[in-house]
Parts: sequence; structure tokens; C-alpha cells
Amino acid sequence: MSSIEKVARLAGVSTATVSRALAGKSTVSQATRLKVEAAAKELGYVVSSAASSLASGRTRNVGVVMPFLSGWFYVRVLKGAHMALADAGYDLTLYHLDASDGGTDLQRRRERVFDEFLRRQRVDGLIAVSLELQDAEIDKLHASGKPVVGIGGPLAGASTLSIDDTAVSMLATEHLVALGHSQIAYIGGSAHLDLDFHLPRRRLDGYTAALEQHGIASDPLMVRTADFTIEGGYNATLQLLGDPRVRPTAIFAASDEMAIGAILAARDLGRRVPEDLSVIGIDGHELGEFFGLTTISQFPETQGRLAVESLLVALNDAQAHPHHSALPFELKVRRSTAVAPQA
Amino acid sequence: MSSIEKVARLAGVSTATVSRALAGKSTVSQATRLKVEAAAKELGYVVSSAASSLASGRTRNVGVVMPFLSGWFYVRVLKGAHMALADAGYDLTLYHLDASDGGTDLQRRRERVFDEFLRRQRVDGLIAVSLELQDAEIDKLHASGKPVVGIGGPLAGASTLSIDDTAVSMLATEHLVALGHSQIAYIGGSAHLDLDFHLPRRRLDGYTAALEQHGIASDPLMVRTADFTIEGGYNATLQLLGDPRVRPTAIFAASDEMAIGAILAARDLGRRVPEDLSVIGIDGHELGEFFGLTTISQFPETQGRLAVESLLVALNDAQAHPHHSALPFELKVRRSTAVAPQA
DNA sequence: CTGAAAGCGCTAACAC
DNA sequence: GTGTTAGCGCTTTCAG
Repeated sequence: MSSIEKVARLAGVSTATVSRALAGKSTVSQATRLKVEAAAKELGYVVSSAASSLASGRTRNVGVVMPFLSGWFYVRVLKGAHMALADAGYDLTLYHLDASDGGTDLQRRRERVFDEFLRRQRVDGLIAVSLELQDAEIDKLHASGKPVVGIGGPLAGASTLSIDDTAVSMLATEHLVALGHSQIAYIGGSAHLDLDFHLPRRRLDGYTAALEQHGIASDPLMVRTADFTIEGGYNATLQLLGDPRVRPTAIFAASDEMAIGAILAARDLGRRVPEDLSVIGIDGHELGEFFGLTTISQFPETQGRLAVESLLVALNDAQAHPHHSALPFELKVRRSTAVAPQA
Repeated sequence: MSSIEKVARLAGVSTATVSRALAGKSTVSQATRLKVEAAAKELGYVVSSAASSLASGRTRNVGVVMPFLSGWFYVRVLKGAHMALADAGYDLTLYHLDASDGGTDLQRRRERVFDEFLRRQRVDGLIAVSLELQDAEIDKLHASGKPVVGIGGPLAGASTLSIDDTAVSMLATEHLVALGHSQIAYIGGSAHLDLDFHLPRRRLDGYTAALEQHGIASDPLMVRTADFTIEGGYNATLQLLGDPRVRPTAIFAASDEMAIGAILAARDLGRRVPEDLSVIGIDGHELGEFFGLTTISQFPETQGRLAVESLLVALNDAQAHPHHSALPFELKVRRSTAVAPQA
């Protein structure tokens, strides 16, 4: 005897009514609902998701796909998404494409995610973080009819949430310009991290545009690339400050971790921050406060939460149109930036 | 017409044969298998996990429950588990109990995870990371008949993997003693983080035992607590080095992040590491290399992977007995520890 | 507002 | 080795 049947029997109603009552359908009388709930509780009944999914076509589960499973940003987004989903009674199944250490190679992994996993119908929808989906992948998703929301960039036919990276970069640069800096170096992402959405490029563009707008010539020697880590920022800064051809009074790093690396490198070279060198980052990393780092916060947990909300709308209203919205950011001034030293 | 039926028709066999062929059952002839695979591929067929689960009772999905979704250790374990599961063709659904920022409170969250989520039969088994399950929770899991493997401590009736925290701590302390240190301070976890498995306590015990074994009196003033973060380690070290009643020549921190905080604090106070002060951590954090930190690595990704392997064994062999095994660790000497300065 | 009954798409006996 | 068939435990028309 199936489980729901026991509940029905105990409550003295039909299985259909149990189903309706427990699903919160409004067409059940208050009295019946109470009886059913009591019976369910007494028996410790929880619907079988497999049976429910099969019958209804809905899984109450959403997939989250990320390129990496490390990195401050991704973990925070995941956390935000997870909490929002849990609050809505949804499960989260995680997919990531990181093949960095052994295991299957990247392309193969991507294929598996799109071909096998997502199409097993295990999820009702998908949140793609910082992933530029390939055309074939988008087609597969559309074919499956599952709504998708993307964080971080344009995604054909999907709702997307993204931060205006160019504006963020301009704001950071202008903060430095306003403090009187004209020798502003930039530490951005390296090309091989530019696979998805060209985030590194857009941030570089914002920096260049801001300089230009203020009549400051940009110097290729002032631009370095790194891998978004503290160590990467440290090394890039060593190069920057050690190069006799340039004399930056400020560094704008495209992530807080790199900015922290810059602060550490400056210290090791005997430069005072911010007296001799101003440093600004992007992210709103917890460590930023510890290092007194001026930054532009981008609230990744909120991004995760918003993505979930957007997805839930699409799930509950098949007519909802793909929609793009801009994510908030905020300049947070701390102690790592100050007026430019007198030449 | 159901999907599998189309494949069957195209391949000219019955749905049962399609099911068998695609599941890799050995009772299908090579020729038939090929025909079926070709048909499935042509139609882009992927089994519906809901239907398959309902019929077979297996979901090919495992749950991973963690107390937090931040913190270096947990993220690495998650990554390791995810990769191992993906390689085995399993999905991973994530549960975490972190209520740190708003949302439902902790106990409520725990209840939901155990009452609603896990019992929806969405998972075949569970991996619990650093979680001491309450009796009621264990009962619920047993009642559901799903295998559980725990990382980090004893779990009634489940297989567990854990590191010998006491031995790790003793090794770290003895490394310092062997370098001639006798004034060894300890920065451990604070009591409120001691909810699960008493990890902070066991590490403290190892430290105390090692000192005792070498005839070194332990001094309560040499023991500080922090929250496993860089900032926490920094502050604890400030207190330690600023206290006129003690003169530590070495600090043993119960995590690499705290150890890095200690190094930073020492620098800020003008103490040289390792000439004036040796510092050792536990973890094997990536940043450790950057800071030249001597540490005891504990390979969390491997822990995640091993947990998966252990769970898969239990899943494939109902007779498998709960089994405990010890996790590897390794002393990694870098530049932050050296012989004790002459008094 | 509630019940009866027909599936949802697959797997696993059981036959052959 | 392969086909037939009876469910797996629910949801959802369709009646009433």
C-alpha cells in the first residue's frame, strides 16, 4: 500500500484529497485539510519526490551551474542561491565545470552536464553563473523547455542579471582620479579567464574609458594581468612597482583578492598604503575590511538570491518574459586610498 | 507515447530491452545494445530520472550536508565530493545549515533538511561533513534506510572518515619542540564552534599532550581562541604578543587562515617570522605557500572523494558494514618555522 | 468540495 | 537474450 494511501485511510478521505490538501490547493475545506495534516504528521509522511515529479512534471529542484567551485565570488553566489531556494522549499543540485585537477577534461564535463544531467529532468530550471553558454547548449536547454536565468552576462533567451562591469570599473578609476591620481595602474584578469562574458575585458574597458574621459593617457606598461588571487595580485604588483619605466601612485585591481596581494607587495617593497600608493579592488570580500581596502562591493549572495527569485517567477508563470536586470554595486571607501602624493 | 517507447520502436525492440541496454546490463547482446544506443542517440533520448527512480527506487543522486557554505575546508570537501560523484554519474544535492545571515534559524533549518528534504526520497545516500547528528536525526536517517557517511567524527551506525585531530596537533607541536621551542602558544577554535565533534577541543588536547610529554608546562595565558579566520588569528596574536606575562617563540594555530593572521600580526608588531617567532598551521591552504607557512595538510578534496567512494560501496552492496577509516595528513615544512631564538 | 480512475515513464519479475 | 506485464506513488482530469 502506497504511503499516501495510508494517510488517506487514516484521515478518512481519498488519496486525491490528501494530495490536494498537502499541496496547499485552495479547493480543500479547512476541516479536511486539518484532518489530513494531522494524519500525515502522525505517520511521518513526506511525498516521494520521484512519484510526485513523474505525475506532475515538476521536481521542486533547481540546478546551479558554475565554472568553478572555488573562488570567493562563486561560493557566495551559491550560498545566496541555496538559501533562497531552501526558503522556497526547493532543492539545489550543483553542477560545476571545473576540471582543474584531474578527472575528465572540461569540454567533456560540459557535455555531460548538458547532455546527461540536465536532461534527466531532474531540475525544473537552471541558474548559470558566469557562464557563456555555447549555442548548442542553449538549444538543448530551450528544447527541454526549462527556464534559465544567468548571472553575469547576456544569455540568449534567458533572463539575466548582471552587474555593469564597465560602470564599476569607471567608478573605481574615477574614485582614484578624484583623489588626484593620474598614474593609475590596472591589474585585471588574464586572457584565459576571459572565456565567459569577457568580464576581464569589460573591466579593462571601464578603466581605459575613465582615464580617457579625464584626459589621462593610458600606458600599456601600467596594465598587468593576474588570476584573481592574492598571490597573482602580489606578483603583478611586484612587476608594476619594480618597473623603472612607470611610477604608479595608485593601483586598481579587478578583484579584492588581487588588491590585497597588491597591498602586501607594496608593504614588502617598503611603500606605504595609502600614503605612497592607493589601492582599490572590486568585490566586497570579507578580508577587505581587515586590510582596510577600499572596494566596490557587488553583493554576490544577493545576486544568488535574485537569480532564484527570477527563476521562481518564470517557473510559476510560463508567460513570464526573459528579462534583464542590473545588479547593484556600491563604492566602499576605506583606508587604502588617499590623495595622490605630491610628485 | 512515452519516450522510451519511441526508442524501442526505432530500435525494433521492447522497452525493457532499451532499459537494459542503456543501463549497461550484461544480459543484452552486443548487436542489440548497439542498435539501441544508436536509436537513443538519434532521438536525443535521456532517461527521465523521476520515472526511473520511481520504478527502481534509486535516484542516482546523493545529498551532501554541511554546517557552513563558506570556509576553505568545506568548499574543498564539496568540490572533491562533487567531482567524484560526477565521475560516477551521480548528481549532488546540497544542504547546508548555515543560518548566519538572516533567513530561518538554525534549528528550524536542520529540521527542514531532515524532515522534508532528505525524506522526499530524493537521494540514495548522504554525506555529512563535520556534523554531529542529533539522535533524532540519526533515527530518521536509519528509518529511511539510506546509507550515510560522515566526514570528521563518529556517527552512530554510519561509515566515517576522520582525521586524528589529536595526532595532528601533537605532530605540529612536536615539530616546534624539536626546533627547540618551549614557549609555544596555541590559537584554537572558540567554544561556540565546538558544537560538532569537538574538533577544537581535540586539537587543544593534542597540543597539551605533546607539551606534557616533553615536560613543558602548559600555560593558560598561552592559549587563545579565534574563529578560524585570518582576522581572528591576527587579533589573537596581537593579544598573545602584547601580553607582558608571556613570551612565546612559536605559535601553533589550528587553521592555516589563523596562522596567516598570526604571521601578519607578527609583522605588524615588528617580529620577524621565523627568526623571532615560528608559526605553524593546519590545513594545507593554497595561501600557505604564498606566505611560506609550515602546516599540516589535510587534503579536504581527497576527503570528499573518499567519502563518495565509501558511500558508493554502501550503495552497491547493502551488506557493507559501517566502517571507520583514518584520513591522511602530512607535515609540510616551509619557511615560517625555524629553531627557537636564544633567550 | 471530494472521489474514482487514468496515467506519468520507467524497471523488474516472470515467461519464453 | 528478449518480450510481456504489473506496478512504483503520486497528480490530475472528470464526474458528481
